[in-house]
Amino acid sequence: MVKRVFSGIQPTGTMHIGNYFGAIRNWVSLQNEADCIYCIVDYHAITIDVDPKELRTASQSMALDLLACGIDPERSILFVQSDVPTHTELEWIFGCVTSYGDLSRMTQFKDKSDKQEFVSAGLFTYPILQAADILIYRADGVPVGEDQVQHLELSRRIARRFNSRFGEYFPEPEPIVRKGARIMSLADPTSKMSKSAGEVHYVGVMEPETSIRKKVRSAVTDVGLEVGAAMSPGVANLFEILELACESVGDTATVAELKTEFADGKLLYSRLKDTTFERLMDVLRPIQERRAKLAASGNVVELLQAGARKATKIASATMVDVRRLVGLGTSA
RNA sequence: AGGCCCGUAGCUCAAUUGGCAGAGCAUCCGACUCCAAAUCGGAAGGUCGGGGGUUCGAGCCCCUCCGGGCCUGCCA
Repeated sequence: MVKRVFSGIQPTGTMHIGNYFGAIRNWVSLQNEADCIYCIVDYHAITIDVDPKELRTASQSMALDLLACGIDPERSILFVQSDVPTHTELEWIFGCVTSYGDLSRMTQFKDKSDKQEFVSAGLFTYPILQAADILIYRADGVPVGEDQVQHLELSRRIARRFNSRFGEYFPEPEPIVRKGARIMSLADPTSKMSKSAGEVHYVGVMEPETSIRKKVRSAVTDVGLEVGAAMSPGVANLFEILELACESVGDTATVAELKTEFADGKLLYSRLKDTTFERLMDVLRPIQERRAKLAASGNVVELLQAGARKATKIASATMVDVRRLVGLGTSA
C-alpha cells in the first residue's frame, strides 16, 4: 500500500484531455488513498527554450487548471518546483550515482534531442532531476503514463545505488499505472495526443465549446464500415474518449448502445462525434466553470506559496539526512 | 583561445553573373462526405537572424554583432 504519492507536470501550454484522462484524473482520485504531493515542474520546462515572461504565468495557469480539475490544496501539497530549490541540490548528488550509459539509453531524450538543433545538458540529465523530485519526498508511489515508466525505472536504480553506497535511506518508488487512457490525436489517430504536434491534434481542457465541437467533428474516421469489421483507429479513439467521459459523469448506457449500433453497422459517425462531444462537455464544463471562479478569486500565488512551505519542510529534512550520509558540509 | 560551415513562411528547403522572394508539407475557407480523411479548388502566411556599409538596385558582396553545428588547442 502506497503511503506517499508524488507526481509532476510541466507548465507548458495548456492541459489537454489526454493529460486529464491519462494522468490528472488519477491524481485527483489518489488523494483519497495517500498523501499526495503534486508539483508544477518549471525546472524541467527550461530544458527546452521557453519565454521567461510566459513561464511564470504558465505555472500559475497550470495551477489553476489543476485546482479546477479537483486537486485539493487542503489535502494535498501543490507547489511550483523552483520554489523548493533543494530539488536541484539532490539532483547533483544523484547525478554522481547515475551512470552515463543509463542516461544515454533514455528513449525520451533520444526523441526530444532529435527534434532540436540545440540540445542542452539539462535535457540529458532531466531524468536525474525527476528522480530527485520524487525521492526528496521519499515518495513510494508515482502515477505514470506508459512513456514515463522508463524514467521511473531509472529513479529506482538511482535510489538503489544511493542506498548501497551511502546507506539504506530512499524507498524505491513504485509506478502506479491506472487503466488505459491513452488518448490519440484526433487528426492523426496513430500518434498520441500531444501539444507539440500542433493545434489540431489536441483538445484543450479549457478550450471554448465551439472550438472543441469543431475539433471533435473534424476527427479522422474511416471510409465506411463493413458489418463485423474491427474499428479503425480513429473510431476506436472516439469511443475511448466517449467511454472515459461517460465514466466520469456516471453514464453507463450510452457506450453500450453505440457499440451495438456499430456492431450492427448502423452507427453514423456524425452521431458518434456529436455524442462524444456532448459527454465530453459534461465533464469539461464544470471544470471550466470552477477554473473561471478560481481565476477570479486571485489567490493562486498564495496557495502555491503555502504549498511550497509545506514541501520545503519535508525536502529540507531529507537534505539534512542526505548531506550527513554522503559526508557533505561541515555540520553534523 | 583558434579554424571551418550554417541562419530565407509554422516545418523542410529553392532563388542563375547582384535585377519583381518561391515550392512542398502544415494552416484557414470552399467542394465532396452520415461526420471526417484522402482528393480537387481557393486563400492566407516573410523585420530574408540583428545592425551598419558598397551599389541605380543586396537574400546574394563587405564590416560587425547574435544564434547554431563541426573540428583543434588550453584549463579543470
